Amino acid sequence: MDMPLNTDSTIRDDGNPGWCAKCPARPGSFCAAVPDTHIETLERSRQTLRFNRRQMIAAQNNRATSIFNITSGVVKLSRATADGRTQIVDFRQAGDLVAFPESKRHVANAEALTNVTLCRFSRPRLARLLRAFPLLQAQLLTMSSRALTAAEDHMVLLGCKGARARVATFLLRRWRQSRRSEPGLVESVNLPMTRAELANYLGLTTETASRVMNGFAREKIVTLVSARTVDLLDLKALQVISESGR
Amino acid sequence: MDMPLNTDSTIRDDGNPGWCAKCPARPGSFCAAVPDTHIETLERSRQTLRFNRRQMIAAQNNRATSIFNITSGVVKLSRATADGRTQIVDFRQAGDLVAFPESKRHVANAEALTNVTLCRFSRPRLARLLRAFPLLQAQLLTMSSRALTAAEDHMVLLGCKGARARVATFLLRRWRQSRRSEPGLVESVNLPMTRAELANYLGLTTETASRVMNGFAREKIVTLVSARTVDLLDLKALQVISESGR
DNA sequence: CGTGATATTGAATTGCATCAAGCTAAGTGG
DNA sequence: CCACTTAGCTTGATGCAATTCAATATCACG
Repeated sequence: MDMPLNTDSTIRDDGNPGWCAKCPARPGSFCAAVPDTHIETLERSRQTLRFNRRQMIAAQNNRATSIFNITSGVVKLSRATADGRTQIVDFRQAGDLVAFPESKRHVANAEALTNVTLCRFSRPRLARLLRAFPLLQAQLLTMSSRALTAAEDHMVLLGCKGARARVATFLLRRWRQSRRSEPGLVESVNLPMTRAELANYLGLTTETASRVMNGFAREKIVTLVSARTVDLLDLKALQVISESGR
Repeated sequence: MDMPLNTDSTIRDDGNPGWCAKCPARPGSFCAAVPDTHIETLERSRQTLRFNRRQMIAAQNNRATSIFNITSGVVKLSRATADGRTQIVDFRQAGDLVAFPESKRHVANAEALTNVTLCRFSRPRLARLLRAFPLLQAQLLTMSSRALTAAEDHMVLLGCKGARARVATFLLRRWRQSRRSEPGLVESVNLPMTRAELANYLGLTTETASRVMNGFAREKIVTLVSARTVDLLDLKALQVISESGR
């Protein structure tokens, strides 16, 4: 019943000890709930997967036989609609889970937007981990709740903001996220997705997204360094625009 | 720091034993994870709250000192935006939680759209329950994941459907839900929210929502029995419309 | 029966989509 | 290394769906 994913990942099951201990994604992620003292148990339950840009990681409706914790890169989650269109529902990155372990099948497609490394936990191993470390259960709930809150934020964006506010909000969100991970390069924002993907995520067309971005550039609110890099010149202005309606 | 809720609920702390055992909302809800054999423990942790139509149940940003499990009625969850607008993010009903126990503060306003009864669990009591019945933890995760999936569904609706598709989708969703709870009255759907609320939830204006509904009525797809009741005459047509784009 | 809240309907406006070219940059293979 | 190709991005012109503004109709409730 499952559609095979023709693009296979490199499975590097490196028994490399000490990997988790120095994993930069661990704090604030799923595995943070496993105490350092039992880190070897965590490592034994885990498998490293690498995907190249544009490889599929999981397909909607396929059996979810494992859960994936992102350790680097950006993953696009999208859903197919009944009439063949597609809606991007989230971009996930280091520390995020690709899917939550509750549904037997994937509810979305997951695609690598950059080169991506993940930790894979098979269901049986995950179950054993959850039994061994009950805090993990709570951690999963926390992450799920956070994702729900983020989804609601996005519903607000889609439900009551205009094109300029949507793009401004998006740029600011990305900026805040990148600040956390790389505190240098203050005003520079990286966009691993195409304009079409950005637009789709924001409920706009490519053309509108492009026009808004270039509009911001003309107004000296941002500089379009390249298609994938934007410098934010006027955060205050972006903030104001992001809070406006349609 | 918290805004006081001027509209207080009737707290009927009925020690009424056997309440949970015959609670119609229990199957499929939060408390389903407590085994029947320990139902008295569940009852002792619980408090019944009643709210009248239009009473506030919880306010955004206020401390979330407890969690609420809806046992009857419909609750509207909405968020205030920075510029004073509002976006309704969900309508919840019997068996749903009003908020998940992970955040210290409410991320949305909760308002009763009908008379509502809830079970309140204070944080300490909830914590004790979770310790006593680890399955509850898993149940919470399941419910949170389901809510996330529903939120993503709604993002699809907001991101890539036109007004007619949005309304059709909404009517069908409500119909399916009501079928579950009251399997008589096949084609009748109850809308406890105003047109303005319905429209807001769907990312439309009152006028557009009204026009679409009356359009459906003119096309003999539905009958507007009253402002709060709609008969679905042509489910097939609604299905087709709900799957169309803009 | 009146009064305010909620719904409907109509006309005018507009923000975004759509359609249609060009343009740019990243590959690809000779 | 350079021509060729193609995917991705930008820009312009036009159309339309949904909003906005405005007025009336209907409902719910004291």
